[in-house]
Amino acid sequence: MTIPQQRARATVHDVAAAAGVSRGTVSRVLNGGYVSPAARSAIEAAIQSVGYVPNTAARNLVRQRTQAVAFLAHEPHPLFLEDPNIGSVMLGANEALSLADYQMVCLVIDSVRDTERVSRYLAGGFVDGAIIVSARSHDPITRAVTRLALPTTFVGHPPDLGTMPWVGIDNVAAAREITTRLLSTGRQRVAMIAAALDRDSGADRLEGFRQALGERFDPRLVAEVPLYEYGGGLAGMEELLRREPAIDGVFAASDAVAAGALEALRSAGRAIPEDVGLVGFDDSTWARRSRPALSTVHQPAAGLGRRAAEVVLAQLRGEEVERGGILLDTPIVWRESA
Amino acid sequence: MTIPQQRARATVHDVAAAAGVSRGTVSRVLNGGYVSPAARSAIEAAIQSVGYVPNTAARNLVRQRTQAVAFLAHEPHPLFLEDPNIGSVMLGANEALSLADYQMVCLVIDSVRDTERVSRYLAGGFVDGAIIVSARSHDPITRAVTRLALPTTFVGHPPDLGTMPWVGIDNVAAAREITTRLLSTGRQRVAMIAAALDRDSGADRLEGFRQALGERFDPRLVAEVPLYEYGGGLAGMEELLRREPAIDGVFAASDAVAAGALEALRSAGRAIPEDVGLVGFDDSTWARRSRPALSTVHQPAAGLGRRAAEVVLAQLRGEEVERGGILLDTPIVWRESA
DNA sequence: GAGTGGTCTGTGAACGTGCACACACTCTGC
DNA sequence: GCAGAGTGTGTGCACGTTCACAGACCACTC
Repeated sequence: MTIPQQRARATVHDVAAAAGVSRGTVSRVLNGGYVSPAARSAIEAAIQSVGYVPNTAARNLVRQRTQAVAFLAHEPHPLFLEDPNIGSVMLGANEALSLADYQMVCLVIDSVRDTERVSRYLAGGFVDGAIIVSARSHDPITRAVTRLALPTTFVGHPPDLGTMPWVGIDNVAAAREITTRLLSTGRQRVAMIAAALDRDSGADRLEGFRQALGERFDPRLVAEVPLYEYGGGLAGMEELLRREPAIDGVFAASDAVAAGALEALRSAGRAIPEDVGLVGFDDSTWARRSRPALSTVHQPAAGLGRRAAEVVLAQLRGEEVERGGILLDTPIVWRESA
Repeated sequence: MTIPQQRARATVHDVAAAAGVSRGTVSRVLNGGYVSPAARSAIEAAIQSVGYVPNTAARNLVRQRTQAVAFLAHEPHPLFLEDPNIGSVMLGANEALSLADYQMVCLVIDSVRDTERVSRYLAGGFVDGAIIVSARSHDPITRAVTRLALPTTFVGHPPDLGTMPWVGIDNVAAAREITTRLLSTGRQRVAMIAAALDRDSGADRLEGFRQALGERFDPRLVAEVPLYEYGGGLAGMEELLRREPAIDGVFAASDAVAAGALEALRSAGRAIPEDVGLVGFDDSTWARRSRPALSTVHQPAAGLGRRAAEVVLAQLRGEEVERGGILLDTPIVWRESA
């Protein structure tokens, strides 16, 4: 006998038979409606004794909704492993959905095969809505949800989002603000390690830095690295120190980059924050873990997830939602590194 | 008009009408069976033109399976944010499930409310099986899957698992092996920073250390810290140096702990690996990121996920699976820190 | 005592599929 | 010409729910 013994699950019919009532009455106990105390207690006892659990597939079929929302993480390889934010976004979304009694189901897309299967999954009526993080431009999934008219909210905003609602932060303003704060500590030669300039977040942070410096902006004091990475920070800082040894302030495009820069500065014999003030971006574990702890911009990751979930829930309630973006606050967290 | 216009989805009836055939023939095109080339192409054209996507709820109802497997992450707060392994486990599982054309749906449990809802979700027939990571003892979810007879595999093994299949690593052997390797570099006073002794992984790693030292084991050279954390490594190492300044080798219970220890050793003016050899456990990003890079035990996180998925798939195929645990190899990765 | 309104219950019809079965047609070989 | 095999197609039922409807019963009130 190789096939595991799977006893047939109890249905609403079994409960009705055991309680001596009809299906309709059982359904009313489950979903509300007039039902006598006697019948109710008989049915509740019957549910217990036969071990009844409603079959959600059948319920979904007739109700045309599933009480579940997808959380889509694209290309998670670098993200899950390196980006400490995505977990927080996910937990924030889960919290808001949970409160509304929705089940969050997280789907990861890691290959072309996944893209197709996830499209089918979304189209198949498994979920009532979706939250999508880290979508790329011309993402087939974006097309799929558009075609399906599936209530969706994005976290971050790829350029071809159209009128889809999204939640994000104002990278320009946040970068401008922390740079200004760094300047206010009296630094004279302030540099930036810019990263991921091909993404809007990367480009925007550089723009904010430029705005804060105004007239004093010097392109020689900007090092560019491809990714938000420790290694990039290390290399970028070494490059900057070669170009201008008198640097006394650095804005790194992320905390990971800042951690790399810190290592380079330390190797070069610079004291932080005495010789050089250093600030990051994200308020991730990198920032708290560093010695000295990093001054940084708090990225409200959990809030982004929570807010995205709320926008999806609003759509599900049939409410009109603001098309376009919602920007969340990014408070500055001042610690020891500047 | 507040309710978004959701055009009715096309059903198999619409396709049949458009193609001038019956439902049955459409179903055969979708699921295999005899169908003439003429009918087939007419139906395929009709599917395109009406934009038909099968309703999975209805399909699941009649097929009694969903082609989806749950990935359950319990208490993700510390895990998702701190543990770099869980993401890899998840990606490994996704890879194996994807290959078998199963959809992985990840569910996070973050509160009592979540526990109940997830139990309902699992019971509701949304998934055919489950992979559970980081389950605790007396976990209500463990009870739920047992009662449901849902094909399940655990990653790691809480003590009350019963006959449930699980996948894990041999912490005792791995710890013994890396300690032996460390001793073979000629170290005389080898200490351990043990962590999470309330979990079997933590206790097992200490036991492996003890076995490797044999007669030379000295309880004074074991510092105990509560969690696999950077902070714990820092404090534990400081404590050990106070007890025995002549330490020349350290086995830290995880890479994060080792990173903390590294910081403490550096502050105390010890050169790594010249004065003190240091080894960790996990082969996480911590290990590669550290300066010097850590020698450590490779935890086959993706392999654990993959293997767990395979065991679930085997159960789904009705195969008899080995009750009890499957242990994966944990090769030693020798880098610069010892 | 008939009408009225509220409370409670059972029944039938969906929801959109897949599958078993029955049937129709064509071809082969005798 | 006819049985039998092989190929292609349509129909009815089942899956387990929810929901609308109809109806039964029980006070009340006029």
